[in-house]
Amino acid sequence: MAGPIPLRARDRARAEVMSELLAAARARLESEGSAALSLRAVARDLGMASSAVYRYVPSRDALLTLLIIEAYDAVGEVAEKAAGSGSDPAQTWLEVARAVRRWALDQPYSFELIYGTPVRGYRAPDDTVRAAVRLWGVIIGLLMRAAGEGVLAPTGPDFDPAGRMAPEALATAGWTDPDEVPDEIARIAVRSATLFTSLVGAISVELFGHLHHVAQDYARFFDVTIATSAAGVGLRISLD
Amino acid sequence: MAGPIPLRARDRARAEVMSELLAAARARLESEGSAALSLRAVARDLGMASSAVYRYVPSRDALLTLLIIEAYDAVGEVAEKAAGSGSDPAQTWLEVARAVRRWALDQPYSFELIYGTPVRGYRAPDDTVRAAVRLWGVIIGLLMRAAGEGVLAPTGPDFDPAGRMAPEALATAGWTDPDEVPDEIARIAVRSATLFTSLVGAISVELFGHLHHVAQDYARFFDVTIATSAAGVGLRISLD
DNA sequence: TGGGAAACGAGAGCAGTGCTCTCTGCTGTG
DNA sequence: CACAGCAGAGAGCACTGCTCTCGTTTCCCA
Repeated sequence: MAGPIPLRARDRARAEVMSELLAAARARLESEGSAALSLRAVARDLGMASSAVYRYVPSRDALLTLLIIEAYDAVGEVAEKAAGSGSDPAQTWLEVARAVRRWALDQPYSFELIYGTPVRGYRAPDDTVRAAVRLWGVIIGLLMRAAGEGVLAPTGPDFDPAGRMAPEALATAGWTDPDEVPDEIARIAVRSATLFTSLVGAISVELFGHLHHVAQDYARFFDVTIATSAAGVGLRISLD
Repeated sequence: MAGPIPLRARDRARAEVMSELLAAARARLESEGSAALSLRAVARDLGMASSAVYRYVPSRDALLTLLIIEAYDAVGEVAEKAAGSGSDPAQTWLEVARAVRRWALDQPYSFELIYGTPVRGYRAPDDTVRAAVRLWGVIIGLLMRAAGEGVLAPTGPDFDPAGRMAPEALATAGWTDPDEVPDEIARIAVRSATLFTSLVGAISVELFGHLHHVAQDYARFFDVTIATSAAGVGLRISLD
């Protein structure tokens, strides 16, 4: 295993151009959305020929993929930070949800990029999975902590968890044999998706305009949606 | 008020071309998605010059808008049909959700068109609102019936409904003065959004690939998500 | 029964896109 | 110091949405 190869001048130049490229692309994404993100425009912003960009990025979709990973990481970090401070799992979940919503409102096009319609011809490469998983980690962590503290009281229906979770997901959590996972744990894992869904759903619905003429105070409306779903999962959030 | 003007030959021809145009556009939408829907391609399918299409549709976005209305109406009809047959409101909601999911899986691009990332530069014209409201109508109807039958027992948190709903929405339901709406009704209206969100969210999350490597049996996973959220709203769905 | 206006369709053209290919310099290394 | 490899530029292809112009057809009304 050789140590890190010293960066020669050319490599440093390359890394620098690459980061300028990403910065320019991110700027255009935030201001105009992914559909309007054109490789040629980014090249113009950098003062280089469009063909030169292809030395750094194999295609427009690949550039978008890099931005997708950045966005997953950003939202994951926001969630982790919001989860770190709280004590009561239920109220902490509300804080996490609020933080993610705020992030989404601040950079709507980044949210769209990852949770909206997938980019045509795009197939999530493994790089994105690692980043995408961070938000799930926060949710599962909260639920496990709540279960450990004995404050998890789901009001949703009971169900047989067998065959609902993908084995890979359970393997990630440490259970190699899906049959060995206690039903209680498996049920929590399945229910965690309800939190994830309500979060992504509530933000999408608001951001994509489906609450237009329906809700008035969007922030408080959001809180109700999150808290109502969370009750089914077992987290009792109190509002107001 | 003059009666319907008799359709002259030219009008009939125009209507026919228009419907062929829509059919061709729908076909391309279903097979390749909205991003790849090109007006020129549709024109080629019809054997006409691309410029001629502009006699019928002012722009590509306007053509998409027509397809959006169609999609809203289709999903609304699916929901209404599914709601019509059931008796128990809770189980009926599960059936409605399942029916909408099935519709979305059958025509994913239509679902994306209305509930995914909005088309750039698109601002919902009033025509779409009427169609978009149909699904909301089904949800509110179910909740009102449940409340009337006394089987609505929300486990989600209590909250002050004031200022959360948009006055327009309450006006549509018959209350001209927002202050006159009973709190109980207003709370139901706010909570109805949780059902809407869980439905749209659960389908989006599945369709857009966020359950890849997470869920195994997607249909049963979906049921849990819907039922768990519904418990918070007050509909007790039993699974299995 | 004409004549004129409106509608229709075709074609060329503009500005933009993603992407490829070729050509020219510059860089780093044996 | 020479040579391989790399960065960048530019032209070009096929495609897009959209506009403008030009004949042709259709309809309505005098």
